[in-house]
Amino acid sequence: MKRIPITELPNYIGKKVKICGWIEDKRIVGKVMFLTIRQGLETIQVTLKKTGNEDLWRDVEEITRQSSVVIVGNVRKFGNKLEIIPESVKVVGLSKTPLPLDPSGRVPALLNTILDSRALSIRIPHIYAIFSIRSKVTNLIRDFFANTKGFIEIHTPKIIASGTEGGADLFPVEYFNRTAYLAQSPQLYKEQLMLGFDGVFEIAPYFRAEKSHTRKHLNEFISVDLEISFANYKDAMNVLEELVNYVLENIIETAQKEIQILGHRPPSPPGKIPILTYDDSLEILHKSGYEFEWGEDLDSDALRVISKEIGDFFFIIDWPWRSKPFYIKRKGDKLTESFDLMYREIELSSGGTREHNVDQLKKNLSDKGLDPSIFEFHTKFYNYGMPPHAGFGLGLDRFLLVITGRENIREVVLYPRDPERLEP
RNA sequence: GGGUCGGUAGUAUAGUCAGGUUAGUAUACGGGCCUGUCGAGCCCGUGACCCGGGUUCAAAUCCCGGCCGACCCGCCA
Repeated sequence: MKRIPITELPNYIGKKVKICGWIEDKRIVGKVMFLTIRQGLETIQVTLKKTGNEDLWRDVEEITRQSSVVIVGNVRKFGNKLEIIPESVKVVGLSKTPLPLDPSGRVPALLNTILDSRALSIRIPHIYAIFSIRSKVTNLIRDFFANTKGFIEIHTPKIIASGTEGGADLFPVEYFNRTAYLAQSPQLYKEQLMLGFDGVFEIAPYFRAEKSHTRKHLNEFISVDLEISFANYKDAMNVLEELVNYVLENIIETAQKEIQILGHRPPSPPGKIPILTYDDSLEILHKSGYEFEWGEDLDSDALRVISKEIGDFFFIIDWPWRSKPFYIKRKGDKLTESFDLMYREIELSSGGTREHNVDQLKKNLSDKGLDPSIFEFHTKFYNYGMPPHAGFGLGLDRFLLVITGRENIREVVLYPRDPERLEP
């Protein structure tokens, strides 16, 4: 007999069906027993009367909550709701008690408790909803890049010989008789590929060995990377702006149920995202009574002040050269063709025009105190007709933090890695 | 890396400042009543002070150390 999803039961009224799920609740009212069977975000009530079903009653009475069951029975309407009158209830996985958290979500669990029992936590509806939204957002991003834009999806190595910007912040790994590192970004690879691909994107994990203790940093995170050729940072910003709008416009439609269960509406599509320069932001800070030395990075407080003035989403462009990596194209002496996409004080993305002139690129390396000869493996490809190019990296987990309105980035990551947590 | 606050039944919490009777509540779990519940209801029951040391007649409560957690700053995605 074919298994019927709960969502399709309205098509089976008066018919016999097989359904699968977990017993969320069991209520006995005199000689009638009600089971709530959950499948993801869907539930259906199973109603069993004792009279005439004594054997089945006795069996079902012994099944613990949260056990997985396969039920065969007839679908009928009771009032304006559907229910199933069971013929058989088969336990396929009995649940022990007590559980390490309450899967019905009535008694809240602390984040740490949730993470310790992550696999069980996905039965909590709002947590299920978060990861369903995450899946849908990932699909929208891929759909936008691949189908709307025609970019090439790439996969670059996560085990690499050396760092993007020197050797700091990397996790070393044993690689046969050598030391290799976990990739902190696909930066150099995606740029090299501008030698032939018009536009590339990658959605992949990266690793940074920084002992950050915040609610927006992880040691393993998913980055959405883009690189486009014959382009500058304004082109990359346009793609990013389109992407953000595309995802936010569509997720409201495709994840209605999840959003309702979460009880948080994602931010409205921002349309045209305001752009201010680094200098503009210092001006805003100055007017608000914050003094910032030119060249300093903007801290969280400063970004909150700017966001209050400008709005939730905003770009800050033309950052000082001293705060950006060697591969960024310089703009005059002190500035760069760079941008950050902010949502309030959270940095969602950063990107810019890349330096494609090989001589200037080597100068940049020296400027940053790096040895150009060590980067020969990379710069040599810039000798074969490297076009101007630009791109960005977007933090998928941070984007989801914003979309779902959760407080801690660990809530939107199934198995987060931070300096303390390596398990599960 | 630096800082602040915290750790009480399976889970989530009250009590800690001002040490003192049986450590309270919700939920879960076990038992009982109930033939349409739907966060079912009512009654009964089981179940906890992170670890080690100290102060004291007396420590969940005060002090020290350890372990663990949440948050803030820095770093960035």
